[in-house]
Amino acid sequence: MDKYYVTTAIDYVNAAPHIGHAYEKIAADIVARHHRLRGKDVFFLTGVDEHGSKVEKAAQQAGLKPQEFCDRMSAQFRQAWDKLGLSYNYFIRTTEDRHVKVVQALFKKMRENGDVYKGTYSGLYCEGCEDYLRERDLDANGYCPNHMKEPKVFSEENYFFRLTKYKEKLRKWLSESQDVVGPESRRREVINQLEDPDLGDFSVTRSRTSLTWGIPVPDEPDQVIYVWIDALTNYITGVGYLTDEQSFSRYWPADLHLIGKDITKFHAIYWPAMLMSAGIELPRRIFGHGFITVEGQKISKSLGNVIDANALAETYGADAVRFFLFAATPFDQDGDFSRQDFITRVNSELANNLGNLLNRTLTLVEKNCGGRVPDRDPDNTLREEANEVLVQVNKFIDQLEFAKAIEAVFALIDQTNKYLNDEKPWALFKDGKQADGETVLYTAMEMLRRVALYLYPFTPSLSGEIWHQLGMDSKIEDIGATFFDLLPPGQSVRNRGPIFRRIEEVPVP
RNA sequence: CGCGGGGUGGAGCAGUCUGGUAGCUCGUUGGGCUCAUAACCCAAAGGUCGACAGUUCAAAUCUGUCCCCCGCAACCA
Repeated sequence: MDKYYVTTAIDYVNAAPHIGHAYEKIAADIVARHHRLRGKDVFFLTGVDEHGSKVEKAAQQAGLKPQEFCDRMSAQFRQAWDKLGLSYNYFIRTTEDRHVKVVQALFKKMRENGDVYKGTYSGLYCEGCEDYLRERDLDANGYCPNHMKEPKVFSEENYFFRLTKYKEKLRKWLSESQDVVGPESRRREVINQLEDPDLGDFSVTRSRTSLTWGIPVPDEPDQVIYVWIDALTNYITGVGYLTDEQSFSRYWPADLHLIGKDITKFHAIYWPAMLMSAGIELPRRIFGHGFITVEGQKISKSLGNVIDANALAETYGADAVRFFLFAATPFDQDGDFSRQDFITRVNSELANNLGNLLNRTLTLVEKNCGGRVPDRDPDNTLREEANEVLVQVNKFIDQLEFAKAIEAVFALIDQTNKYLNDEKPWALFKDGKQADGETVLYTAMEMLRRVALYLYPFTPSLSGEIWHQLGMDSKIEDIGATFFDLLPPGQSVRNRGPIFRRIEEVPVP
């Protein structure tokens, strides 16, 4: 069985999960479910990044110890992901024991290979922030804008990673295949960044005085490993590097690192360089997706438009959110979540086009076929159309063009609605043309079976409900080899009313 | 000359790489159907594809110039 390993970025736990975090996790879930349905052995990893001074500060403000704070925040992320129906195989936390050990081991390995060396890091240190500031962080007077104090030039001894040694290899890797970094515009951007002579060796540790909440450098307790090194390593910890070699060799390399466009550089330059140094195979694909704006504006606390992920799932339901987010906008660009558009779209497509199609079909079956799936052959034109749509859907999901995949499925739904209008099975039955009427209904139901399958990665519960109402006893996700079998005749349908209720009035979460 | 994204009928978006009837969802108007969730189907109106110039038999699509909008400091994917 083919394997497929997909990861998400791990979220920083200094604030609660919001719609933007959810966007990426859902995308990964769509990919994971899609490949599982196609019979692959999928490993879907997500989780949280818990180290770093910001978490430490947030914990302090909350009056908690860092670990307690992390426990609390991590639970919130997990809860939200569960509510959104994410089928992750493992939820990694960077404070877990085995991860700490892997990070230290990896660090050691890179150091033994001569790629980590001691140097002096100097920068502008603000005592108020207890952190280094970049020049562009300062105000016009050269002061820290938060503390109105002049930062001190401060230097400390720490470790550097010999990125320069790998630049040429990286350039080659990035240039040889278009698949390694997507979308294409990002790949070119990264190749450009690599050309920049300012991109040199980078610091991979901090002194304990400036960062305490982190993983200590092996044999050197006054040095702490920089959070990015710590965070990136999660991708190999998650599938058992050094702890479960069988699992690791099965799933690594990752088939897809799904990340936000802002952290492409870390994933397409630093991470592969680290892996090269450690002698570990490189990931097959990295994809930097666009961001979600809310009502046309950037998500920001100061604007007060942050939509909490838990509230989102509770208010609107997982299927509607999952559907809208990926139907509305192309994945490689920024997309917008507007409440009005959301409501209009899910009502129109999920409730009207799809939900009503199922409902009208099943009602006709109940009235005219004794509530059982008739034993007829489906209309060939639609059947072939459905096969063609499947080819499209598979292709589009593989290319991470989710909106196009959804569009293709809804074209099939529209055709089926039209088919019913044209064939008028209700009239056929009235005229005593029982067999013809049954053929039409059987065809419609087979189309619905297909639609449920095609939409399953996007709307798993909804698809499951359609599956159930069509009279299937199996679980939709267990479809396996019977994917292309037709809907079994003779089974009783279960018309339980609307599968998707129109959203009328909803409070803003 | 900092970097990137974008400007397509009333709204939100595809299409631009690989030039050749401008497509989707919603909205509007008229009609149909009556199995269905005030749903479904059909038809129509509505766009000089940001501006100008160029290449071409042909440009939303390629080239150049210009204008406008949004990210790139913080919270933050």
